[in-house]
Amino acid sequence: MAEQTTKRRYQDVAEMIRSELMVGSFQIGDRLPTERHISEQLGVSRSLVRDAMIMLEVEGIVSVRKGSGTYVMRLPHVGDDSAEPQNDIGPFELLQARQLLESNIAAFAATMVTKADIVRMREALEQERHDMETGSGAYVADEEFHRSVALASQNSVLVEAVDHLWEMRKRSKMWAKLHQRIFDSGYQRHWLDDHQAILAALQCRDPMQARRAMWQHLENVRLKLLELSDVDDPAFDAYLFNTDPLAALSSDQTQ
Amino acid sequence: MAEQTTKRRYQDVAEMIRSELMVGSFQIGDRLPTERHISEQLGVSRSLVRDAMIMLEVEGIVSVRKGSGTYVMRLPHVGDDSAEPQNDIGPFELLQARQLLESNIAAFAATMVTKADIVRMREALEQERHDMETGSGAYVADEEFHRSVALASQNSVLVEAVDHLWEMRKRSKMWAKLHQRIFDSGYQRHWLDDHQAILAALQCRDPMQARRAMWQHLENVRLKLLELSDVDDPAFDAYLFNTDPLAALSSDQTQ
DNA sequence: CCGACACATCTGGCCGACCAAAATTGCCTG
DNA sequence: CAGGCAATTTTGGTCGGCCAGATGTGTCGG
Repeated sequence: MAEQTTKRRYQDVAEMIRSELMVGSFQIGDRLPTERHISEQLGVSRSLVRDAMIMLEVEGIVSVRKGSGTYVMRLPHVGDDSAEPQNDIGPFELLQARQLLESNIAAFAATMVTKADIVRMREALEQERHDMETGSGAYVADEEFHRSVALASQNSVLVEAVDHLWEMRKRSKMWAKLHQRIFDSGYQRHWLDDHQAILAALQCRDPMQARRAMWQHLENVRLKLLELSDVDDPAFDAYLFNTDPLAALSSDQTQ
Repeated sequence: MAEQTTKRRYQDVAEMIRSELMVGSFQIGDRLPTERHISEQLGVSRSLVRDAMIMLEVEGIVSVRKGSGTYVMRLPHVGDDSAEPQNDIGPFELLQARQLLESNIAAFAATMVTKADIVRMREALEQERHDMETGSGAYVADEEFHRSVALASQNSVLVEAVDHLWEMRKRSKMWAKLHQRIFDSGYQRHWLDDHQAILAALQCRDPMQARRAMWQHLENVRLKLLELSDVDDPAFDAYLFNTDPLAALSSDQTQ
């Protein structure tokens, strides 16, 4: 544990309530016991129970209604507990998922893309070039480009999925570390060509070429990350993922 | 609004803090003002500020440390407020995304699946059968099965992606409406065979068969939904999606 | 007998005071 | 003068009490 985030008691209370929900004592829509009742049953003050309820409400598990009670909105899954175990997702695990998902989204987008989408992607790419030349962090434009690819699918769920992937990337401490090295090495420049290839494939409305281009781009990212993470930090070992099966899968598809 | 969830003041406070972060006054890692300071600046009690901090902490935006202060973990992005703006995603748009993503996740999972995963899927399927016979809502077990397929990929990001898709599904009012009809018609029984086929493909470690089985399953769901939504409600028209391009894409892959 | 209104009670919302951990300060010691 | 230890201050954590909205209930008028 690097960051000594002191245990918060309300999280324990929330965990107890969650496990009570997982055991199946309550159904969706049920009203669970009052905060006072739970507090005296657990032997803690009501404030803690209230804080736990706020946590569960933000997680979408319960809905609190003043004067009425607290109601179950959805049942928690396993591993839904403790808000940040998935906080530090390994960069290679993340890239593996992105390769699988984004390459197929790109392929699908190639069949749905419109002129406006092409324009949007071109603008994002232009912005990337500009950021690269002026030396400002090309971080934002990179995200914008990948997002514009998803937008070309004309499916908001896919866009949200890509947003979600990007959100996880931002949460990953290890990714931030590796990405900083790539930025220092100035290697990002090479990704512009990758993005250009993806754009070209989409412009030709060629699904297989689009899938291949996106896959290759993320493969390049992976290889570069691998190259930059081998030497000094043994902690990276925990994040190494074998993507060979994915590669085999991808080649299956691209035929 | 059907559910009158009374406004909660701490959400307003959280929103103010979020907007203050979005304006760029703070960087990641900065310590923001003490709860007492914020409370008197906004003219509210410290408890409200504290509750807002709990909310922001669950969202991963800040981290609070007893005796030290509250620190910025990540910057909120637009649309991060008001937990459900895109509340009503069309069922067919959602299914389209699921077909694309879940079929490929299944294919990848087929290359990574372990004995324990097979057991987990088998249990979920058994639970589905049991729920079907006893007449209780087979809702939960259905989700559990799809989730167990993602788990077989050994990639937590993919699991989280599938969770996210199901989360959206639950938020969709239109989906709930259609799903109720399917439940009434007793058609869910046929999905058991689909799930069985998916499980079989994974057991054989056959990626293409797995992709095809998952794709066909969701195609069956789509067709049934289409059949049940044609007549009486013109509002459904807005949710009709042409998945032909997706079908073409899928057949490309399955070769 | 039925509906509507008022009140009693139950429920979560909010508050200010006090508690404990962390950080800071400053004194003491070598 | 430098280092370490202890008192003090700062900061979030916890608590019990009171407030306000929602619900259920009993009574009164039709």
